Amino acid sequence: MASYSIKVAGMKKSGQKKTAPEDFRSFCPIASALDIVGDKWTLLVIRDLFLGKHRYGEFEASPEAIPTNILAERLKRLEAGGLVVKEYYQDNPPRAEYYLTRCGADLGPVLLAMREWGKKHIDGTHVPEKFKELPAPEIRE
Amino acid sequence: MASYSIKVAGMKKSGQKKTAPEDFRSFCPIASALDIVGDKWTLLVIRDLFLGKHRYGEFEASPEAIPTNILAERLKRLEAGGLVVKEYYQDNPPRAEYYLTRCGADLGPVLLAMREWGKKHIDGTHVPEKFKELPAPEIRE
DNA sequence: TATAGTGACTTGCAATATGCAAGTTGCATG
DNA sequence: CATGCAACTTGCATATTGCAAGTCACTATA
Repeated sequence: MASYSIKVAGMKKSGQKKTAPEDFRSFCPIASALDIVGDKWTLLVIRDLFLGKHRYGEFEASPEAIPTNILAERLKRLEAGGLVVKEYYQDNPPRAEYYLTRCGADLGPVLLAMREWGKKHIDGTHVPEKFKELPAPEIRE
Repeated sequence: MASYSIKVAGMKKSGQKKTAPEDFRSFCPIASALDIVGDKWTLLVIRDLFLGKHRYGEFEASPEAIPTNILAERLKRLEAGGLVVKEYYQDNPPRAEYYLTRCGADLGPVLLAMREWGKKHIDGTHVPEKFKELPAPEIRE
């Protein structure tokens, strides 16, 4: 307890990288990772990016039916956290595609481990033939 | 969409195993896994069990300071889901220890993958020397 | 005997997050 | 001119999280 640094008032300079344990719950890399991807939806968006989806509408169309306001918020957070980049392919009306960065793509092993666990321990789950091998995602930035 | 089974009124017989996609969001094993461990705290409790913690007070004492009502609720859910078993070592007052089942212990690769990701991408995180190798947990039931 | 402490919770309530539905904007298409 | 569409935003209801305090059955100390 005593060893934890004290939180100072005022905002981080924008673009400054977040650091444990000021911005996260502890020094533990697992706890800190969960502060970023520890919710019901974030890793599903990452999954979709691995599956080659890049547009808002494609994420919305996934069978889990993510609420649209949550999708918008998650995409912003992922971009702010540097796991994803947004690329405009058209200005008016603005249309963008989202791509994994190296940082986001490095979550691949987490997804694979979860997939194995789910397949083994939850009846009724399965992965489509074409995704038996997680495709290597297209990485940007 | 049409292929999803219809939800029938009435409860599952108690003890009946949950099955995708009736009890989960989709057939996807990742999505279903996230329905169980997709939150800020559940995997931290599992982590503590891997680190050899077994009692309520030990989980509470972790640096992330889990709120006590959430800890109680998570332990119940993990037990109900068969990831953890509760063993009483004393009747009055009731005192118990929690242990991973094979099912819970199979989340080891998920924790390891998250740990690697956190170490690589979040500044300031580190794992204590003694936990460089995740200890094989004691498994019950 | 009285007082305090401990472990493992439960309860009440405020703050935050999630989820649903509907609305918005700037085109493209019929 | 009327729809439709993609990519969001907004409003509001419900659910989850988080803090603090309380409970209960002992055990230890004075």
